[in-house]
Amino acid sequence: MTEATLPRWQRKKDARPSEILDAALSLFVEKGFRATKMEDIARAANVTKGTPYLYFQNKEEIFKAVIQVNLSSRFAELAEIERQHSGSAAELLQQLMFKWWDEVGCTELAGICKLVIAEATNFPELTQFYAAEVIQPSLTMVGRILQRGIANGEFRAVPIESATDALLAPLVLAMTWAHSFGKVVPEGAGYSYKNSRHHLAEALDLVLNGLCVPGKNNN
Amino acid sequence: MTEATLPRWQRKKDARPSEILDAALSLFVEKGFRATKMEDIARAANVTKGTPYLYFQNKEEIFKAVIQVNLSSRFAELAEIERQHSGSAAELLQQLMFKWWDEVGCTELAGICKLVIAEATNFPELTQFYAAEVIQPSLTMVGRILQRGIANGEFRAVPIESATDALLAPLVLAMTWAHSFGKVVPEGAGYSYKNSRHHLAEALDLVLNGLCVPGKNNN
Amino acid sequence: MTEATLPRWQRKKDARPSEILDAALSLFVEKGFRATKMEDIARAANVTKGTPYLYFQNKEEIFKAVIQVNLSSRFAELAEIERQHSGSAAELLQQLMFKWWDEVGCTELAGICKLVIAEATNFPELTQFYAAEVIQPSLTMVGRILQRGIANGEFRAVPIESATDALLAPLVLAMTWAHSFGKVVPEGAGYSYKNSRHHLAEALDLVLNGLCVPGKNNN
Amino acid sequence: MTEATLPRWQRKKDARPSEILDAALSLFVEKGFRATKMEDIARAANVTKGTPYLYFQNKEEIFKAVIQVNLSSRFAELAEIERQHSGSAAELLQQLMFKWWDEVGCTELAGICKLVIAEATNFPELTQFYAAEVIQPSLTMVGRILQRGIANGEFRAVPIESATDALLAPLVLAMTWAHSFGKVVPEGAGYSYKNSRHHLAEALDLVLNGLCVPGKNNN
DNA sequence: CATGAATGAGATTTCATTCAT
DNA sequence: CATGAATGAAATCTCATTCAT
Repeated sequence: MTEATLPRWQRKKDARPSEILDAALSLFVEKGFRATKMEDIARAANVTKGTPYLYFQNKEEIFKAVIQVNLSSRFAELAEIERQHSGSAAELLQQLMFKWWDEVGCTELAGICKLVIAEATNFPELTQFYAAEVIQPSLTMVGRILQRGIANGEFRAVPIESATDALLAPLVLAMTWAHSFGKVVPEGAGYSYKNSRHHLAEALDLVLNGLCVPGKNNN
Repeated sequence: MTEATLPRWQRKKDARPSEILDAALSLFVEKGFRATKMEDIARAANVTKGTPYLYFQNKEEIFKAVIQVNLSSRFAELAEIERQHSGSAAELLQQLMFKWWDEVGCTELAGICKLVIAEATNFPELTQFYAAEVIQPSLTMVGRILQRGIANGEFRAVPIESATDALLAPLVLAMTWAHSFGKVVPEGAGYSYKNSRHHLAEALDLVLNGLCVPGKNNN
Repeated sequence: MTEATLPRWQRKKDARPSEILDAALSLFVEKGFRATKMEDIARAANVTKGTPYLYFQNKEEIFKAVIQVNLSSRFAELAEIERQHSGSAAELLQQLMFKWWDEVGCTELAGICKLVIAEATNFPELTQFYAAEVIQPSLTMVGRILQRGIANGEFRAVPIESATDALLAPLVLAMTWAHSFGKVVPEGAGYSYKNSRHHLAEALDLVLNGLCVPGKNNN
Repeated sequence: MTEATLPRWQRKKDARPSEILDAALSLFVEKGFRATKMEDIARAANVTKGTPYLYFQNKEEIFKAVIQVNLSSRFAELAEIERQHSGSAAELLQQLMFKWWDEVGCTELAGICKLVIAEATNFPELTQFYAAEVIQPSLTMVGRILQRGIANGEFRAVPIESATDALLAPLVLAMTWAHSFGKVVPEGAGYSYKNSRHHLAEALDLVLNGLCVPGKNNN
């Protein structure tokens, strides 16, 4: 894949645009799309009010660019890990899940997930983009791994889609809630996200346990 | 009475509040809180701009009322079912989950969940209200049932919080996404919510399977 | 003067209208014309929102009626006192001034003065009425008394208008400020209206002293 | 540059605030605070609706600024005149009074006085500000001069507060009424403010005459 | 006569966007 | 390229007034 074929939003080499997008990301995640003022974005990027308009047509375009820049790139790497993996499917699922958690889930980037959910119906085009670039690859990859696990006798012959859902739901929820309830109800009404990584590991274990062929515990 | 003599307005003091809340629910779910204009709510409720203010102090109060009326009330009933149940814990979990799905999850009401997630940081007071009225009771109830299942030897001694999370996450996610991605990407990028109830049942089975003591299938 | 020739606003014998006007007076004096809501007037008069409109065309008409009812009547009585007075001009001025102070100046009615000043340019018609019914008679009467005092050697031959002004200004100011600054800065920035009556007496003495023929102190 | 190419707006950062305050002053004096619309102020200042908000937080702040800019500043100068004065107290009082009249009393600025009286109870904070910045200094200064006049045998030993009141009341009243009745009843019901300066001089003379020690005419 | 639910014009304020400098 | 003053559409909320009951 050459430089020339990289998508438009990755080609900007100037620092300005990405400073603006970084500022926008933080503010969008913190306040939501509507409540974030262009002037705040500009100020957070150390430029003045008019400058963002030199790089982006309007606030919507910034929103799109923020999501495009921050998420699309990560799937090639995950796919590479999947290709090179030689151990059990369960191990691979755990490895990928934790990698995603550490690089996205427990960072500001997780807020994008909340953002997209919140604004999905206001930005259909973007939502489709996100579905194609993030959701689709995730589901496909996990489905593929499950299939392999079933094929090699590691997992029971469960319905792929439902199992994928059961596996990913805790992760997605943890990411989403950390940026909604987590900000407001820190001790989460009896449900703590303080130790989310550990917590997530346990939920994953549980589901993997349900997946595994009885008597053949791969965990 | 001809069209020309139709009264400019009709007095319906008792009906108004719920008409307004119904209108608000649909619009909030569709567009989000900020993007929903008071005048739209009014028009959707067949009244004029000022009328909602006769019944609610402002838009936020309408938001709160929407949640109170539609969700808070349901938990007493769920608790009653729990109290009267005499079968297995797994059965109870399934029964409650499907009841919730049928009455909330697969209806417009599920959109409230998305709404709260989306607006959480903008309305901390409301988020706390939702956490106390909806999330807390759910988590407590599921936790209690799990505990009982472990106590009577039906389930393995898993960590309660993580298991609760694993059980509820698919439900919450299904509700949330139906009102974000579901509206925009109907065929869900390879992940269909078309048959959500069936789908949910399978995910639940899977997790319950992971919970159960090997050799003792209670489903 | 027969009943039939009484001005329109005094002919209403029902209690309702005057209850409404009393309520309106208090509220207008307290909050000003614009800030007083029709509903507040209604509530203060123990009727409902629509009732004032059965008696008055709109808020402006209530404002007019409030002023007409409360002030016009008092001048006949003052004129009668003037006619029957046989002592010195200075004594008469003092007597009238205190009578006005005790019946109007130190009561809620004084607030009308502030009201008219505040709304004068918004209600020219009313202002003209007030000028004709209240200001004009006052000035004429005081001028007449001064003239008499000069004629009988009690006062120096001062310009009538300026002397009238000097005599009445402290009274008017006391009335006005009691309903503006007096409400907000009770201790009046070094200038106390607590003992306004005493205070007023002294200011009047001072001006009368300036009026009197030297060597002939009538006070 | 033809009419057609006139810029939609002009940048005048430094000039704007005072243009806005000037426009606001005229409108406030003419219509009162509540009745003056922000859009009117903007239009009178040749800007659009939003521009005043670039310089002032809201209408109240404009009100405050109008008073600060136009009145607060003048007292230092008056105090300086007082300090440098070496003649009689009566002369000083006349000089100050006429200076104030010429610079404030007979100009649009006098309308501020009416304004504050009218809106006092609606803006307690502002009223306190005005009391501290305008009323208090005036009263103190006049009181000080009276005291000096009494000390050096020029005036009789009258009560300071009442004498201050008698001296200032005609001035304040002239300022106030010029912007209420004066606008509506130009010939003032037999009481003309046409020659206010002359008129005021006479009233002042009268009061000073009442103040002076008999046989010792300092005027 | 009286009520009070409903109307709808109107006012304040916000903020994405423009464009002269 | 960058600035930031200015624009003006839009949104919330108020309240005088109306009129079916």
